[in-house]
Amino acid sequence: MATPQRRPPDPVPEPRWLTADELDAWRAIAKLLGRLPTALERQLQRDAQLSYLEYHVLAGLADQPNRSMRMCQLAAMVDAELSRLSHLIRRLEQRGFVRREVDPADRRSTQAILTDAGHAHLIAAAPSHVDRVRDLVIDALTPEEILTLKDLSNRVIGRIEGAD
Amino acid sequence: MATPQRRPPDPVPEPRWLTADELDAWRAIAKLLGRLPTALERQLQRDAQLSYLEYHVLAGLADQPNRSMRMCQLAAMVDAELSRLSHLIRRLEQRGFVRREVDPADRRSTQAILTDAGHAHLIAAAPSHVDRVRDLVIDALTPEEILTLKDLSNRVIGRIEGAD
DNA sequence: GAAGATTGATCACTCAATCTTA
DNA sequence: TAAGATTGAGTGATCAATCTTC
Repeated sequence: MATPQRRPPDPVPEPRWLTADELDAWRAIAKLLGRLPTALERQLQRDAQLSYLEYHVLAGLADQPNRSMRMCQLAAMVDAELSRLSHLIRRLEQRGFVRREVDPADRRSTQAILTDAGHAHLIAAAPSHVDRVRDLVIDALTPEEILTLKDLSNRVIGRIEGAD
Repeated sequence: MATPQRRPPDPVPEPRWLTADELDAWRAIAKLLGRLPTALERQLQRDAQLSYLEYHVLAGLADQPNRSMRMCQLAAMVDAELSRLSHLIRRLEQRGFVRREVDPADRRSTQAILTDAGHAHLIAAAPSHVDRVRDLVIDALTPEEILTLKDLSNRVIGRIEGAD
């Protein structure tokens, strides 16, 4: 319990609340963070029965020379935890889009390999997804603004990565 | 079935793929969309056992003169589907942060009401959350850049809303 | 012991169906 | 019939073990 005596000022400072302008801006940014992923998810789900993450897993594999990648590489590329990726790959495997093989070079590792069916599915899904990204983002802004948005995004990402 | 005759060129055009610069920018933006919400979720979960959405539900109620709102208003404010909100409010009610009452003016409606315990919990959670938003976003950019980011966000949001 | 990967339990979200009141 | 809200079923994500190989 605290003593009844007076004590020096509490070391916990008043938090630096957002100003009205800052709050205004943050609301817009937060709204974007909520809506843009949702809009892309819905498009992919409707047109290709794929989640956003599933699409990028298939796309990441398709970009590799042998259409395969280690699970942990793939997890880093799509920015997902290994556990989540493992569940996801299992479901893609059940649909015939991916298969798994033990990496002979390091038998702890698993290689995820894009099948022909998975590649065909990706090829079919890509145009409408790219169109949507264009519609919602790329064509909504000028090329200079796109560059600016990229720059600002990278600055914030740098903060997030520095805040571990 | 298609006839064996020759036909005019297929009306489906080649999709407008992203240029290298556009792809580069989109990757940075997509990374931000993935990481920033996650970073904020983790902070709130760790420090206040609240999801991002739960926090904003409590905050939205706290801003009302009577600390209450109709479910459908609240859903619109936090940009969530009514079904999701209903499940979420049930959980907050079980924790004692919110209670529900039928709206006497329109007995189809439910009013979600912030309890004293919910208010206290929000007040305790707010400083560290605001600090994190500051650290990651507001203080990472200049005031002009914040304005720019708000503007660009609103332009993309406009596209999303126009694309129904 | 650490790295790579998987598994199972739990919890939240989505979607469709349902119910009540306007 | 439509608006407001809730519910239950199914699916996906998270977190803490666990297992194997280095």
